[in-house]
Amino acid sequence: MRRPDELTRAFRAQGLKITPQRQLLFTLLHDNETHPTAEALYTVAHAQMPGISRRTVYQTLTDLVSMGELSSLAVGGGATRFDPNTAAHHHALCDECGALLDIYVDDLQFRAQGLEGFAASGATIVFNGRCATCVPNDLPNNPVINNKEHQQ
Amino acid sequence: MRRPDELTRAFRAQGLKITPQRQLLFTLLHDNETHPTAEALYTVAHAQMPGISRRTVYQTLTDLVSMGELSSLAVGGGATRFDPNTAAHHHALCDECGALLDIYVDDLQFRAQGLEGFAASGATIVFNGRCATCVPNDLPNNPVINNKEHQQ
DNA sequence: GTGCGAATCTGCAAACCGTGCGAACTAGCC
DNA sequence: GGCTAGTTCGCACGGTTTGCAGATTCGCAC
Ligand SMILES: [Mn+2]
Ligand SMILES: [Mn+2]
Ligand SMILES: [Zn+2]
Ligand SMILES: [Zn+2]
Repeated sequence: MRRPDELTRAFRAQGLKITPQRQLLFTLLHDNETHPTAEALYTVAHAQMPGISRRTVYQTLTDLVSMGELSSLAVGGGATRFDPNTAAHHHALCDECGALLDIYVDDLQFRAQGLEGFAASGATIVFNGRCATCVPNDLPNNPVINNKEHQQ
Repeated sequence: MRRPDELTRAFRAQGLKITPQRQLLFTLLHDNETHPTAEALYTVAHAQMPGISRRTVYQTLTDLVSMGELSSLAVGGGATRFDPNTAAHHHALCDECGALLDIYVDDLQFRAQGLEGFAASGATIVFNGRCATCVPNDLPNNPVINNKEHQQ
C-alpha cells in the first residue's frame, strides 16, 4: 500500500473523494504489519474518531482491496485479515497468539502430483507453529524446519 | 478417515455411542474427495434421513476433527470444508467453481526469510487458478474448437 | 425384554462476520 | 454559497457456527 499522500492523489485521480475517515484508515494501515482484522481497525479508528462507523471501515477496506492497495487474507477461520504489504510474500501463523508474520520464500522447488490440468496462477503458503514470543524459552527450536533449507 | 466399521469400533472403544446419524455421516464422508462443507453434508444427509438436524452434522464433524479422523480447511473465506484424507497433502482451489483438489507435494525445497525464531510445525500450500473443467477450452490442441471449420 | 443413566439429538436462540440498502451528509466544483 | 455525485451511517439481514435445554435413544445390567 502506498503512502497516505500518494493514496490521496490516487483516489482523487479516480474521481473518488477524500474524507477524514479514509485518511484515518490510510494512516492506520500504512506500514501496519499486524495484518489487522476490520474489527481491530475499527477499534483503533473509533478511539481517534468516535463517529466513524464499522460500515465505513469495511467499505474502505473493500475499496482498497479492489484497487490493489491491500490484500485480504483468510487464514485460521476467523475474520478476514488485511495486508498493506503488496510485495509477493507468504505468512506464518502462530497457533497460540494468532500473530501473522511475513515470510519471504525464494528458490522454491518441488514436485507436485495432482496439478495436471489445473491452470495455477499462484500459490499461498502458510506456515504454522509458535512465534518467537510464544515458544517456551527452554525448548530448542526445531532444527530441521527452522533453518535455511527446508523439507516438507 | 477410517472406514465406517472401523470408526464404529473406535467410537465404542472411547465410550461413544453409535447412532444412525453418525453412521450416515461416516458413510457420506468416507472416500469423499469433494471437501464438502457442513451444509453440503447436511443437504445430502437430510435427503436420506429427513429428521437429522444441522446441529448434529456440525457436532459430528467437530468430534471427528478432534479425533483426528477429519481435518477442517478454512480456504476462500466461506464455510469451513472438511477433508477425510488424513495423508499429508495440499490443495488447489479453483477460483471459478470452488473445487478443491488434493495436491501431493514432494521434494519441497526453499529458502525462507522471516522464519527465524518461529517454531514451525508444518505448512499448508494452497494453489489457486482454474481447474481442468473451468479452463477455457480454446487451448492450442483442442481438436474441436481449434479446427479451422469452427473458427471465425 | 425392561429399565436405567448417560450420551446424544433436536430446535431454537444467539454470536460472529460481513453486505445491502436507503436516508442523511459532505467533498469537490461552479 | 449552492449543487450534486459520492460517501457515510445505522440498521436489517444473510450465512455460518455455537450455546443451551428439553426430548430422545443407545448400551448395558438385570
Ligand atoms: Mn503479510
Ligand atoms: Mn484434501
Ligand atoms: Zn505467538
Ligand atoms: Zn473449476
